[in-house]
Amino acid sequence: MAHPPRAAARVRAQRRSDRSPRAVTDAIPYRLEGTTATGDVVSAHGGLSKGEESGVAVTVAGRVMLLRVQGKLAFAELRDWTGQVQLFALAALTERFDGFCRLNLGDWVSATGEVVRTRRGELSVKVAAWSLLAASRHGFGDKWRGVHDPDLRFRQREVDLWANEGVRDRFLLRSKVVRMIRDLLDRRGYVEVETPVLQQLYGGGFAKPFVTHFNSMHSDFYLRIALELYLKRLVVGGFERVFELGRVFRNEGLSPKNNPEFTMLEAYQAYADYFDMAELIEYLVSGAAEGVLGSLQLSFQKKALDLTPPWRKATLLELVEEQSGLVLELSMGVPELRRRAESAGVEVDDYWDEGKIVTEVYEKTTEPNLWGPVHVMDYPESVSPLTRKHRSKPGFVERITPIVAGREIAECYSELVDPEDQRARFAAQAEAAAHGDEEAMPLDEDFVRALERGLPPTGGIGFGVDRFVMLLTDVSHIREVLLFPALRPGAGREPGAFDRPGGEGPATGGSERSS
RNA sequence: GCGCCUCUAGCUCAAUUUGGCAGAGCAACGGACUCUUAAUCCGCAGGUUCUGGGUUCGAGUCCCAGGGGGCGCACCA
Repeated sequence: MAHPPRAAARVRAQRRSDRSPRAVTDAIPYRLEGTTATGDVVSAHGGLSKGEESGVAVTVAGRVMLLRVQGKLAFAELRDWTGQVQLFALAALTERFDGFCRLNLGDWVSATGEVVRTRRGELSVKVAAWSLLAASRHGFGDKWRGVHDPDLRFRQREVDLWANEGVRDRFLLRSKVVRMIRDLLDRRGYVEVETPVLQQLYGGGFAKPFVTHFNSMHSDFYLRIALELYLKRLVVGGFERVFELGRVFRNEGLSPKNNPEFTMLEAYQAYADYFDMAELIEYLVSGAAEGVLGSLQLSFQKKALDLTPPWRKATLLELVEEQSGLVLELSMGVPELRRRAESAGVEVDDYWDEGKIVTEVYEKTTEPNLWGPVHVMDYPESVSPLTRKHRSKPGFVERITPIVAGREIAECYSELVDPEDQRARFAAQAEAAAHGDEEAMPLDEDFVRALERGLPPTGGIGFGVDRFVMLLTDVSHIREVLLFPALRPGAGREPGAFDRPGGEGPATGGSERSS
């Protein structure tokens, strides 16, 4: 045997066999009814004074996170997803009292009894009857410090959710945010749809795709990198307000802000332009923040943030000048723009055009200094192949990037509706690809044909849900808002700390913050 | 992909600047205890110091290679 069982594990396994695992399993109920959430127990009986008995019996269920046995009394902390309440067991009252005292930390139990407040003031369920619902054979980390090993926290998130305070609440909040976004869009008459994840051609954004193989078609397929093209085809099909909230996949590295699969919201509205869509972002961001946090005044990473609409609007070139002092105009031409860019320390590749240079200067010198909220307006055409030309500024397109807390949390567009123009943009992308741009967008003939049938004036948004949740929960790493973030392969397949044959751990609940 | 850091008991961490018997708290296990709150007290156990080589009388510690993890850069929402 590669890993001899630890003595503690042996002892524990022996103890379990003494309890006759089969008998225990047979005794576990198939369902519970009439349980009361611990949070409801607290809110209904929080007014009891020390030593007072409510006269009300409840059944609660959850995981035993702490156990304090004191002779003929025992106290356990029972946690469920609404909170926790103390179980108060007495040898004189509680059935199978010895068994109760031998519960392992981490075991699931249900307990029935009167709600009381103990003499020392702890709201408790005075246990008359109880059942084991599930035995925990592995631990939940140090009861005070929880679990800090990142490998354990993210690969075995079920441990993290119990062991580290705040983790579960963050994901409950994420769920509320997503529900709130759907609700806000519904109130404005948007219809939710689902479009293909597996695609023969990818498009709608700049990114390297994941490739997979469709066996019966003898053909490689791509995982979508954006939702855009299908949604716009639906506008052509008469869906005047449409959105999709779904996962997209980009073949990029991991970082505190990037996960290769992430949740994106895209919404398209007929007869709207990019100003309307910027307002939609303000509506969603402020509405969701108000809805889940109850306030528009946030603090993110110790810096204040006021989400109250309307937000400041400024053009990209105005912001570049404001932040770097560089005055740039597309009409200056490549040589002059290159000279000015390099004077600011921005390296310029040979094949870049005016738009790419200006955008690069913005990203290097200006964007890192923006905090926001601010709508960055009017990007050069060459970097936005699906966006409609600016109504009055040659060389620009109608695109707004809202920056909130220094992050791009969305994109807003007046969508390109002209099929001829769209073909020309795709041609330019093909040229970029020929120059080695791995993220250039391939021509999508189906999409262009749809435009030829007529796309009305349309506004669109793309919105990064994960980054928005990071903002609302004040975390700096995207892993903290993804239940199962992408990790390097390998270790998860090996026996982990809690997975060794016969491996054993304590069961407990820590309370130290994890982030 | 490149650079830097890191890996010790189930968990969280120690282990004399400069190599000398691998430790603590919690958990676990046995016991005491009728109002505990990270309960307390007594006792007992628990180790392939990530792996493989090397230097040395002697390596958790130094060197080499590999593996896991973290951070930074690059790429991006």
